[in-house]
Amino acid sequence: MAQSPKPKKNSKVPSKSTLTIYDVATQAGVSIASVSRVLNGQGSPRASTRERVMQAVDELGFVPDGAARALSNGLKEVVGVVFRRGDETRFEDEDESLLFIDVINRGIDVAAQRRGFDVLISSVGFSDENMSGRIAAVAGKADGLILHDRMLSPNNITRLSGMVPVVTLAGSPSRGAMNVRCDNEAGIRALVRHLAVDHGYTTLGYVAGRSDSPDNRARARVFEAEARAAGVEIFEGQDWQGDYSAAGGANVIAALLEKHAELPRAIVCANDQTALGVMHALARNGVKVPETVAVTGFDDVPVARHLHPPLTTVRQPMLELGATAFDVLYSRISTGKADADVVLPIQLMVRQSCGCR
Amino acid sequence: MAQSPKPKKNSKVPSKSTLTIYDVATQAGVSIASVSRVLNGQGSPRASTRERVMQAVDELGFVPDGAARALSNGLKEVVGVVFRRGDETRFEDEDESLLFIDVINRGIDVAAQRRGFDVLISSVGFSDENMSGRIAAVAGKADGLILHDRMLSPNNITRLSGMVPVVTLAGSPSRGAMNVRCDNEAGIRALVRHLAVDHGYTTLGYVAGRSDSPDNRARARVFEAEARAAGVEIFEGQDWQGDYSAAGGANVIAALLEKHAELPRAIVCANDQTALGVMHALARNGVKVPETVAVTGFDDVPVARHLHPPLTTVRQPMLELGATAFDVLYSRISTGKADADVVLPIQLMVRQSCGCR
DNA sequence: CTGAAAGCGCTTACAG
DNA sequence: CTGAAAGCGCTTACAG
Repeated sequence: MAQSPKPKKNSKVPSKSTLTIYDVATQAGVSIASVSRVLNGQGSPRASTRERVMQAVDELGFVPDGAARALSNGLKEVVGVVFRRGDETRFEDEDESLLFIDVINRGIDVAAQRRGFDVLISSVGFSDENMSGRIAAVAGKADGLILHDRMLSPNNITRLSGMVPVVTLAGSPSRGAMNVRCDNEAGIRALVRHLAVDHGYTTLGYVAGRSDSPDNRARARVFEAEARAAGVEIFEGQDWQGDYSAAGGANVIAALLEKHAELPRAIVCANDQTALGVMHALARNGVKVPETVAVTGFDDVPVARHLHPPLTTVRQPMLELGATAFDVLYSRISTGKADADVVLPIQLMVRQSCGCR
Repeated sequence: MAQSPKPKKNSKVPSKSTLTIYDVATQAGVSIASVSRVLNGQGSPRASTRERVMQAVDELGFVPDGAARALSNGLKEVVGVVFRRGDETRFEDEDESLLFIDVINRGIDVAAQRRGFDVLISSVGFSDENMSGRIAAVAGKADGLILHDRMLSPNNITRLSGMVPVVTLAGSPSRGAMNVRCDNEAGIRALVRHLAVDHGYTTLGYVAGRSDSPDNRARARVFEAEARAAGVEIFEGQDWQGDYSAAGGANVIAALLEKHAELPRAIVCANDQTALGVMHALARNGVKVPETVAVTGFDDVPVARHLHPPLTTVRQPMLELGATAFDVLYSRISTGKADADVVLPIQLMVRQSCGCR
């Protein structure tokens, strides 16, 4: 062997101008077809071919262009996820609202990784005009879409699902789209029974979430049915309309107290955020929780157990919710068929805000 | 006019087989070039042309393919974000670790939306072999990359940045890549002074984060310097090595207590997670916080203010951190240049775990 | 096993 | 203002 190290023939600095498979082919002295095969593990390239290609890829720092692959393959290996971002953040704890959606997104991500997919996140502002336009843009960049709750009307969802596979995370399925959700019914039922039967409370109120949310509607419906069945007095009406936010929950209580309305013995909230606001407002006005009024939530966001008192709530399997949404979508993308409506079980988390302990 | 509604000529059900710009062109009776111009607002198409195209798009439910656009344009309008996902979740509160990264990602997302970009999320497992391979895959699907802390060695970052624009969110910049970070120095300095000067504590310990984290190294360095400058006794050594997790922090305390080691008057933790674990472990062993030992964190995750006692910590502007990372990357993508190292200011959040109040 | 060539669905000069 | 055509960077039958 010569004493000087074998000079790299042709080795050029990875120029800023995009490097293509042609550059690799030239450097390796093979055709672009061979480069592609080596890179994708297709066919059975000769060992020497493989090596030369790999070395060229390494020397040049080549990364295949995803857009070109997608175009050629008909598969982007990307799922789009669309959700609303709350614009208003008046309550300090509102940051928490991040959690619910983010945890689900984590679940999606984990499941996606298993299949070599990545997750394309796109939030839309609450007051965003042109919602459909923004969603269409995401649809174009992905193989399928996962829509969080309350993103689109059932009609628009049906329409969208004619263009691209869609999974919704919502209270109820829409025609055309697949759906994954938690067992709202079982959750509220367990909660109301715990309050009415175990604790023997005889008056109950329900602070609603956004009225256009299927989840909220389902919860409200079951709340009424169960409470009625238990022979409990229900406090209701538009004074009890919240909006899933802590501020919304606090406002309901503040207004009620202001007009010296009587409070029920226990308040069931549409979600944990709302419960958080309700508890704050109660405490601020000297109403003891749970001694005077018990409060419960729904979701079991991480902060729930840190509240004073720790919040009794219904745990949704959020990671699993996300993972399942991806799996359903994936099976639809790859096999063409998938379940249309998946319901995941929930779990009652009894802590202290209901009066236990 | 005839009495029956004008029949839609040619209108077919949006077939599952992909709809292309050719279908739209046919339906509208124009060329694909015109369709493209109308869709992208290029040139000045005649009003009638525009209308026919829009109608065809609407009738067919056409969504342009993002991969094809990207290939043709040389712009995907996608930024990739890569981060580690903790595999182990022993501590119940560990879910919180979601927050730090997720909040930053939200910031990225918001800034991206402003430019019509979407965010491609890709988490990698802690023990994931083939980290570079996974990252390369994301790089191929995006116009640029944002890397969370501790994703890659400085050398690998430099190498990667030769292939695609890279912004790191790290304790210190790497050659080739741009970097955005918080002012660790100012944060720790404020904290140590508060403890040593305002409270007059004479012994301090620092529970470290992962030793390969630039953020951690920066914080440890400043801690030492400031503590020394204040004439305070420092408790250190490998007994004080945490790993950014609550469990890690708890273990440090448990081990220390087990060997009956003396504890310092105040413990500065590398991050809030660690502080959370430290406080749990202290409480479990009957050590009062802050009466016997004060504890501080770093980050100000939302749960920090809900701990008992509320955690004194350093707030990083996480949303802004993310937004800035995107902006820097975007300006690099579109103009070719951008700042190489951006440092964002922090804020000392004095609550009660330090002994105040 | 390997290479030449067509094709994926767009955008954009270039003529008209 | 509009259309025909080239080209973006890959993958994959199809021949050899």
